[in-house]
Amino acid sequence: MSVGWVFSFLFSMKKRTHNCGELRKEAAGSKVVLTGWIDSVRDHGGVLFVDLRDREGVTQVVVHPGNQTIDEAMAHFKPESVLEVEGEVVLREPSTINSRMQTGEIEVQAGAVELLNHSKTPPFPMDDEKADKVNEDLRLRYRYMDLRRPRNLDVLRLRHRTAQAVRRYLDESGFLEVETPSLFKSTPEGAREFLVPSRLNPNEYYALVQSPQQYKQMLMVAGVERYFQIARCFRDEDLRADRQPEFTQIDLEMSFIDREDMYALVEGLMKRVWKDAVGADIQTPFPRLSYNEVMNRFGSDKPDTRFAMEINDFSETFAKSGFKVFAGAVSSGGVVKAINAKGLADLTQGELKGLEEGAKSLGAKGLAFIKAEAGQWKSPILKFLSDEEQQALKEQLEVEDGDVVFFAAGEWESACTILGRVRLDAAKLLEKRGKITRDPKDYKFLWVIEFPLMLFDEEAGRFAAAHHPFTSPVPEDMDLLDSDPKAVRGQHYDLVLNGVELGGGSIRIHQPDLQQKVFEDVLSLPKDVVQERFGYMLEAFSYGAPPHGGIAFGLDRLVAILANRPSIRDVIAFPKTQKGQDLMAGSPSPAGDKQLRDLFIRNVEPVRTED
RNA sequence: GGGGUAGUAGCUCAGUUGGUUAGAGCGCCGGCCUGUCACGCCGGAGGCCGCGGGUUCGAGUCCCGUCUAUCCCGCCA
Repeated sequence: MSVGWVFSFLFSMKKRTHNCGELRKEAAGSKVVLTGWIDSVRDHGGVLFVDLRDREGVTQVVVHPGNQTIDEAMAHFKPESVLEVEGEVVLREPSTINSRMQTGEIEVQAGAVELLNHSKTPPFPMDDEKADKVNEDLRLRYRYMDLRRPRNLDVLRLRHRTAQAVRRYLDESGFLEVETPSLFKSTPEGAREFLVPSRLNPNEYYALVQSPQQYKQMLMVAGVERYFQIARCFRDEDLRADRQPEFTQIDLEMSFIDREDMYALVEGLMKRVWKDAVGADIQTPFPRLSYNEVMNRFGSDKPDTRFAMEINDFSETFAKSGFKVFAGAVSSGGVVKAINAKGLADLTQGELKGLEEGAKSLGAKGLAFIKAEAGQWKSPILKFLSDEEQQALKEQLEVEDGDVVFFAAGEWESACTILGRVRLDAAKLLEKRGKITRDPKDYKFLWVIEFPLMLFDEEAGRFAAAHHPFTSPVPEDMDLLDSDPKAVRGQHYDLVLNGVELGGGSIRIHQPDLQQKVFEDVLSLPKDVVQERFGYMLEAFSYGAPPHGGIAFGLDRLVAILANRPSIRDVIAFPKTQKGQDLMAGSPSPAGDKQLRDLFIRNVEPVRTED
């Protein structure tokens, strides 16, 4: 490719007059210049059609025979090459109108064409139906090609609209957008971090922020009053469909507010986002359910409430049962719970096994069930159940022919969680049979509130913060901090949508003595560790910290739901694989000796030792 | 770290109980075609069956290991 060629190309490029999605019959007769990618070529030997595609749409370009230069040039044009077309908009013959195309009433008769750049044959088909099935690793390696498909460009557009809606709404609500550092201090509590060596400070390290939590609280102390940020966060944990090593949060914090203010603000934010991004009207206010209630009814702290199938409690019923497994669970302080999968009695052996596996993965020893079929109950445990017990089940769970009842017995949280899993797995099976539906556009928001402030960490043998150590206890429970920490509820709230945790936050502790007490007395962190890690916060709080609270949302999850995509990889421009690699750019990759020397780092044999 | 699924042509897949020369559709290359829009028709090229071992007279097929992707558990707000 000579320099001369490049220059002639630069000088010959014309200004585009329209995009490929906007021409309508009213434009007939006008001269236009279109630029874009060749979507397809249909060569009839004489007349030749090119579908030209850009960000906004597709327009058919027609080349009639006789124009020798164009004829010869076009013969070598391939899909995905970049083309400039100068021509006249003409109405199509009525019989050739394509009603599936927005621009289908017209076409552009080419007067001159210019190949702006040639494309190799794409590594996979660009047609949506086929491309969606192509191995994801190949599509990630050629991410720029995959994104070029209108279906994927639309997701980027949706994400943009979402971010803009957030910015507009929060701006109107008096928030300041403030950027905070990505290079932060290592805080080994919580998620594993990415460490960044400091060249200027040998053998010292930054950590990439897991979230701007501490910075945003400092902004409150600084008097910003209302802060938000669309912030990149980093966590070096194992990946999932809804987890990437770097992800984006809509992060916000407010001073002089209580929980009610937060609920109202966030409900308004969601209303605006849904309206602006997908044109949907959602109902507010959102229902509020306590942690205890969602666990009891749905067996999850992020319940999908688009379908009922609720869990019932039968601890009373089975307290003195002849079935020792159930009676024993109750007598040792646990519970017996059951759920009716309506209409699932026709489940196969394999499906039953699958449900049991799911239950076992959460610690169940097995999965007791009763099938109601042809007026009869069938179950391996039926012989242990008295008539009264069976009657109680039948009435409370409204058991009819064709239903299956599943049981879990044991410690409260564990029994709930197990049936929560069974509930979701059974829902999948029922949905396959068309007996229930989970419409992705049926947006069931809810708040989960009154979480326990602490959970006992069996491994560490001490209490750990359920959310994070900055969450303020609810005022009524303040006295319990010393006597019964487990019973203390936090001023924490999670926003849940269709079984997905969209975000969570809390009213924070702003009193230095209370914060210190939580660190040292409740969470049992050594004094020197508290000082080293959080000393600056305690000090900051002692200079007049305002009461404050905040929340953060996973933007990736939010957009994935709006776009109805199964993985957040689909809504991130350049996502990483499950091993955290960028297959397009090829990161991570080894560093050179000089780089390592500058950073005071030495490579070691990659042998993992168990700790 | 553990469990599941997948890996055969550029792409998506088929490939029988282990048995001739591993197939199809799309794409690609060449030719024909003046109204297509998934254009059509004719012809052609294209294979380390993920990789490494093993069993066998013989392996795409069976066994072991390994790599990659993905889903889940652990982990993670």
